[in-house]
Amino acid sequence: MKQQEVFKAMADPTRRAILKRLQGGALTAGEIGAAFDITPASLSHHFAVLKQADLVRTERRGQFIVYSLNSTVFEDLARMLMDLFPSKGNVGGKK
Amino acid sequence: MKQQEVFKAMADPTRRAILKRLQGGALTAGEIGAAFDITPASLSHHFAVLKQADLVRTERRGQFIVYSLNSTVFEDLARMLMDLFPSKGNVGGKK
DNA sequence: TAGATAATTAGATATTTTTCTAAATATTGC
DNA sequence: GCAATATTTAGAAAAATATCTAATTATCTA
Repeated sequence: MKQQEVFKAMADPTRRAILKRLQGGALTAGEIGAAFDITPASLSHHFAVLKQADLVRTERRGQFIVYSLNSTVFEDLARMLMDLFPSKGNVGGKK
Repeated sequence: MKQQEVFKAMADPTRRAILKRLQGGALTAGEIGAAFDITPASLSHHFAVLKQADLVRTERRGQFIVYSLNSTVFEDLARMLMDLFPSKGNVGGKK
């Protein structure tokens, strides 16, 4: 996992909202964008950041581009956080 | 949990390294800073961001200020991530 | 093939963040 | 109280990020 990319991607509220919208299933860029008061160009930038972090997957369907969550990266991130704080049986974190 | 503050705090590699150093137990600002090629002032700024996010706690001990992890926020964050991605029994996420 | 629609890329600007130096505050020990 | 040490705060400069408009690419349909 590209740790830096993932954390950077998660740091923006618009991007977190995008991810939230994708919880219900895949959506086109336009469908996602409809919920935000932002230009398609800016939205596209956010998509690029999310893709860079491998948090979303894309697939062209004709004219549209369909975005969907890549759950495995969320799982990795959650696991990483767990490793980051000390707890019973895990004082120094793992290598 | 102040979601935005926490994610923003985690987005910087220096701050993540600071948190990592605190895994082994509480340290003074100076002890932490020794590992980074950065001025005390910049470091202090990072501490402020981490404190803002409630990821660390501080306690003055004489001349020194001792920093320690606030594990509960890590747990909250991990939980939040878990909620963010869909899985069996959790399709829409919770309110 | 031309026009319409969906989305991205390019380039510019505004905002935010990181970092620095210098000055200020808090505490210790003489 | 004064000098030394630890840390923070203030203010400025540099770097990164988010956003916009305009132009481009890809696809569909008539």
